Amino acid sequence: MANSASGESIIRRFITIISAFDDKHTSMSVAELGRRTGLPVTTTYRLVDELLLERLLERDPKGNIQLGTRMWELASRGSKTLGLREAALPFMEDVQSVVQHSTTLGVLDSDEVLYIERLGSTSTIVDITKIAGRLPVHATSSGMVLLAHSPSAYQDMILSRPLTKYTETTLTDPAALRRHLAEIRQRGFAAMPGVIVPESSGIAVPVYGSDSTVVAALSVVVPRDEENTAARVPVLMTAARGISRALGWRGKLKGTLRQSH
Amino acid sequence: MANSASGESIIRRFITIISAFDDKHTSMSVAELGRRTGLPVTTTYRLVDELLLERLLERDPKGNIQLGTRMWELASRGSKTLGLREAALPFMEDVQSVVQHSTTLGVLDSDEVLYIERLGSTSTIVDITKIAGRLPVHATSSGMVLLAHSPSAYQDMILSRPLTKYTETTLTDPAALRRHLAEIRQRGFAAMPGVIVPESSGIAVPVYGSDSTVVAALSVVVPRDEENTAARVPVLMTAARGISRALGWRGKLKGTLRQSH
DNA sequence: GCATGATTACCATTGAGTGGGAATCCTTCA
DNA sequence: TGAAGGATTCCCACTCAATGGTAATCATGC
Repeated sequence: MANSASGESIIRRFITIISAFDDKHTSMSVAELGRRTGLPVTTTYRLVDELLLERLLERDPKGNIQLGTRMWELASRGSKTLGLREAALPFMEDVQSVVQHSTTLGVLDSDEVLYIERLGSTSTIVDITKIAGRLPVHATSSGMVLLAHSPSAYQDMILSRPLTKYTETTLTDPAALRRHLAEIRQRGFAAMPGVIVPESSGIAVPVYGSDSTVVAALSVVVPRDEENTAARVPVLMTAARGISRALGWRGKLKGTLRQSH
Repeated sequence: MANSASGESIIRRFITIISAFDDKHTSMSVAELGRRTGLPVTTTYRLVDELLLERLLERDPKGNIQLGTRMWELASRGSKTLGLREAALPFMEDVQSVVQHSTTLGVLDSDEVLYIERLGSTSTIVDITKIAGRLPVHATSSGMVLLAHSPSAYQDMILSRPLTKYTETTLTDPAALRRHLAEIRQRGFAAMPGVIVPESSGIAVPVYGSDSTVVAALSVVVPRDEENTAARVPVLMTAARGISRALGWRGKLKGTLRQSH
């Protein structure tokens, strides 16, 4: 699949190119793109030209290139992420109006949590989640909820690799993490104080899809010193049930009722 | 740029493939994808294989393929759409809480309006806008607001092509549309009753970017028989100013004050 | 068991893709 | 004004990735 000296296919290089753009680098010159991607200059120009033609890339007023609106459109239009987000948003607004700090919706992708929606200003609280941003599974409440409801093979995969200790309270010992996962399954939520930044606590609950598997985690981030974090749980639970139902989930009543207090 | 008999490049075919997915077709078999795209069978399988490998496509539990979460992530992460959406969402919620029907944010892309955000349930009102969906410029309030603030070359391009008459009230005469555009510029908003579906009215106002150009249109769709649609305008204006300011716009006060009633 | 359709395997053919090098075109700064 | 540094475009000979037909194999349902 590669005509190139480096052995990369066009698709591979296409991904390299769009990966060079993120929230801190939304536009750049072609030459800079070439440097960032490590692609040969000529090749970069040729590829960018074609992508501009197809409108997957665009030029901004200054002549720099950026991701095209068409790219966003095509990727969003048919994606299940959009459906999930749309189902969740109204309920997330409810949560946000009560909790006031920051509300996020995350899914598992590859070996990390990918946040697909986030409400709440960045200023009110220390919360490093971003839409379309990633965080490690073991150090986030969302991640742990999702992991708790994943196949054991996946759990093994995550827990067997070296885990970063972000703060004093980050658990990195596989055995301790497994105990925590069991606890999360039993209680129906994850509460993790200061595991990624010391100032904040995350609380997360699972969201179910129509096939009754866990498809996402709904979470809030609150200041760590807040008195009664557990008081947030019912709010989250209620919202998560609403989202699940909107996704076509037809509740397993007992389990959920047991969990709700 | 093409090795193929049809003269299409890989990038072109890649676009053909992801374009085959939309909100009504989120997953399908490879063979069906081949049929939908018109690509040779073998080629479809080969291409899909590579895209699965790169995780731009994914298999669902049934073995069908769908757009990968990675695709959404890469396209969202670096896109200006995300920034616009994030700036707008809080203000859109305000509008939605007052107007109660449906609130949308649209941009001009190619020769249509592309909606990048939408609040409000689909059930309360007849409103065919969808997130990542498109509608024609001349038949939407958002489109007309955006067109009113576009370069005249662009206006000419739009107005010189055949325009679909959706309902009795859809304007399709270029001269009449130009008069309407002038009116929109002067008043600062567009109000269009039943131009695309007879039951609904759209009202839209411009959103400014940091360079004081119009970057988006904020709009609400309300039942057409609602008494005083003009009463919605100040709400929209206020929200649009808020969004503009969040985008770094440093108001041209007179213009906007004049427009506000 | 037997269609019908989806998926995988095989393989000869060829032009799209490649990338080094050099020529322009901008900026910027002295 | 002029020179230096960088971005962009032009040129071109080489080659293997991509192609797509045919056929075998693998589901699935009736």
